[in-house]
Amino acid sequence: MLKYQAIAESIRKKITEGVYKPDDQLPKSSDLEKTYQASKMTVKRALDELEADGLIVKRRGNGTFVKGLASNDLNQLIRHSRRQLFGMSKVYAGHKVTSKILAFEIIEAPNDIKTRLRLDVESFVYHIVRVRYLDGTPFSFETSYMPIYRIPNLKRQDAEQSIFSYIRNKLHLQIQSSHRIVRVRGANEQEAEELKVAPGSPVADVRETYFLANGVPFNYSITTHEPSHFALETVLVS
Amino acid sequence: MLKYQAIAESIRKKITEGVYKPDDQLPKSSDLEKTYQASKMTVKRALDELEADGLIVKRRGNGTFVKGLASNDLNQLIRHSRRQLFGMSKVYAGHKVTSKILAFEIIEAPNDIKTRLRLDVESFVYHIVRVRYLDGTPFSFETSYMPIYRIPNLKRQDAEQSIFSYIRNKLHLQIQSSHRIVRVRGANEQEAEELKVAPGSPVADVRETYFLANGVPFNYSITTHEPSHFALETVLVS
DNA sequence: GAGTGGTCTAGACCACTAT
DNA sequence: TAGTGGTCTAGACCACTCT
Repeated sequence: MLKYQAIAESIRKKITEGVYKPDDQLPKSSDLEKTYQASKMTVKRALDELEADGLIVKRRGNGTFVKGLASNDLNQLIRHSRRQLFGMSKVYAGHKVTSKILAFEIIEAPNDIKTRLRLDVESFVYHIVRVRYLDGTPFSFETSYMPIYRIPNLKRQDAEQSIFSYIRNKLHLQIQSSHRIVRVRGANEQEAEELKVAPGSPVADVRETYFLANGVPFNYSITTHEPSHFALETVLVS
Repeated sequence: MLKYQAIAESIRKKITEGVYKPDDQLPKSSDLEKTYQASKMTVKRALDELEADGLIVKRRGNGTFVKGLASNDLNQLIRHSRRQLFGMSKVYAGHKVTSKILAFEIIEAPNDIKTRLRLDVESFVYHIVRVRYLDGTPFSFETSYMPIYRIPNLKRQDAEQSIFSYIRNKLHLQIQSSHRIVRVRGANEQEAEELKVAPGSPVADVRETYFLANGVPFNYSITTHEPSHFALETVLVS
């Protein structure tokens, strides 16, 4: 573990264990430098992490303080941290996530998908439609498109499990980032039937483009979430 | 403007103007250091910004590349950048945002609000209910609670404009951060009437706690958004 | 092995806040 | 004016990727 991460972890732990309480002032940087035998930049970087996580507040010329968070909110932050992950397996650890495949085919990419995935000549994509279940209850309806030449040899069986696991563990590709837009709308007939809700009833509409470590988009998906299984938490700083 | 910001701006501009195109490799760090007469750390920091904004991808041992973004998505990113702001005035620049006040009163804080805002003895809060309009069309229904001793002298008139402007410009307080959770549900009777949608029809439910520069929470709000005026964009990295 | 980005340091100097 | 955090540097050394 890197030094700045270790320092961040150590301080985070002190906050979660109540050694540093809400509104408390942390030791000043120069003291932290001595405590952790680290340079100014390294301590600063550790504190930057904690600030982005929403745990502390820094005030130039004044000091660094634990944020005045309600204990519930603090626990929430600890559990999820800032490092949001890709795929469901981590998020729903301890629960059983399964899938029903409604479509698994290779098609010529529709024009909007071509644009989004920056495809020109080699424009065949997997077209996969899945309903995903948490402990047997449907929670999302997902349509996704992936270029076959970037994600070779994907099998129906992989889609039944986790597509992201296949990409990471079998293809040894790394997922670098995703760009996401969340909206709200009424469920259409098919979504309603599969998610077991009424047509027109509220669902979250999430459209997401995923990128590999080399910066290439490899997946565009439209996911409809059943409301009771959907919540999106974010911390905005400065 | 700080040096690392200036460097980030300069490179961002080259990306948006197409000098660096999707999938292009950027000059290596050491070249950027010479170009901008900056140290390694400063250049790194500039590139970190661009990576968090979703514009570039860095690959250790390999190089730094422009992300393979569709041109639409790129424009989107430029417009919003990462620096999401607080309050509506910036987001809806060029449009007219008005409010109808449904409630403006001072009450003893309900228990859950006491907890969220960490109030104990001095627990009187403003209780403000507003409908907000964009060019005359209702787009959100907002209930918010603010401790009177942290936000003194707020008038009904301020709530008709922007509460955030009052806090920033008249009280000279700085808003440091907000913690937000977004869900989806059906509109209740009152929301439906005010937002001019059918009861039970889809709305976004956003619950948000705002913090001042000193780390103290000063506002808890529940905002219901009419779907056509709601979209939440995020970039997740690594 | 050559080339890339990442971490970390020690210290100079700057910017802001309180008193 | 004293005390806090922020920026920036020059350079040592590390970690990873490609050929």
